[in-house]
Amino acid sequence: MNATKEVVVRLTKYKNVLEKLRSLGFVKVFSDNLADALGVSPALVRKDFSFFGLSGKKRAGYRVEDLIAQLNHILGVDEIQRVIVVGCGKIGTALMRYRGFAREKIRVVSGFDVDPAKIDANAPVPIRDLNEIPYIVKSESIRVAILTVPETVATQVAETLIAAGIKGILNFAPILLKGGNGVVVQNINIALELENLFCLLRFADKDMGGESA
Amino acid sequence: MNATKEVVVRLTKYKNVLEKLRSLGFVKVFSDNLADALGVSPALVRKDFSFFGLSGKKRAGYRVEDLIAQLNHILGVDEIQRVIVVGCGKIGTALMRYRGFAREKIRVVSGFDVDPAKIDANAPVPIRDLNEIPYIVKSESIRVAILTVPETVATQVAETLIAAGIKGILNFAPILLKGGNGVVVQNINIALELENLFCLLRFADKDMGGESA
DNA sequence: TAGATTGTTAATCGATTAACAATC
DNA sequence: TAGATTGTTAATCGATTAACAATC
Repeated sequence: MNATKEVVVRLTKYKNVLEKLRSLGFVKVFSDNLADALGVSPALVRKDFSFFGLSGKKRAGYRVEDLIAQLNHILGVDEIQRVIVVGCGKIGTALMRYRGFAREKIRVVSGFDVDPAKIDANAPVPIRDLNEIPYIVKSESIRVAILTVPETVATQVAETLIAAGIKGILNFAPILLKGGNGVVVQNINIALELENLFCLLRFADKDMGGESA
Repeated sequence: MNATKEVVVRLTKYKNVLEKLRSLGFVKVFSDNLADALGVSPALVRKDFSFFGLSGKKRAGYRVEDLIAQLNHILGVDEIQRVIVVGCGKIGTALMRYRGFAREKIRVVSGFDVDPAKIDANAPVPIRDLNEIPYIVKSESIRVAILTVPETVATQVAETLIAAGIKGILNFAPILLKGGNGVVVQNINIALELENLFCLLRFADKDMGGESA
């Protein structure tokens, strides 16, 4: 087994569940409990843990506090994660001020846009010209960018980002950017997600003589 | 094989590629071509197509125009898809005016919020009180909602939506909503996606003595 | 001790691919 | 005809689960 996207996603889910357990006063937890919470088998939980060197005690399970600490370390959530937002349209601007980021120790260092009217280097989160990307990425050691530019320029701007040294892109442009060569791309296509939702509903209608879950 | 989420996602990708081919003047296409474009095997393309009753001609491949028309029908993109946005904070507001939706024939019928200051029934996309959800959902026959309320109330509002007759939820609240019982939930957790991106990068750093893709 | 839970090996399952007969 | 491509069946692959020895 290697660190696929799915395993990483599960690790994060374990962590969230564990934090809730901790707030309820739980001290230890069994693979069974976590398996139920995630809807997977206990064997998979143990396998994931053993792969990352998280060990428990036979009969006594895993210590909640230890697991959280170690998961935080593995997931790298100990340090503050710094990102830039490229494209300050509606969604870009919303993300620059998104509260969900603060909670997860994600900090937006700067926004970037082509529109001179939007540029404001003194704002709480400054907005700079696209030209300044290479300089800021280098001087601030930024590794990850959120890409919220229009579709038409997305590919080109992505290339600029990669050339500037960006290693991870969270892409909101409705285009399938490809990673590779040391660059990881995560595509979020909101319209597509909605379409798929409609489509799944349509199939559910057809198939169903009454399913449940 | 049944209509899993993955198959639906592939269908949408086929459609996108086909539209590009059409704009280049292509008339027919082989399973080989589409397979290359999506990074899967030709066999899978043919299997997907045959599952949905899309047939080609041996030796002559598939007709681009026909495939697009049939995919549009299967995916239900023929008609305009109508949704509501529940929670008009930063992200909700951005989505209410998101241009990517218009292109995909998705129309936001109404927003909803608890804050009286935000309510404006005469706006281009009206914003109404949460109380009006059941009425609007019924009178406008809405089946899908975008959920952009704060985490603390997300579960509760989701229940309201389901009680009102909503069958599909695109959830942006950082909580794992569960579907089932005829309701389909698609979770988009932006902070989580970013975290996973950082995490994947970290592993890439460790593993790598120089991979590529 | 008897009972319960971990860590790991072997079995299973589902999705994808290879291969090939049918046929244009 | 010979060659190429579909549609489908059998094989493969990877991820998940079942099962169990080790042991607390």
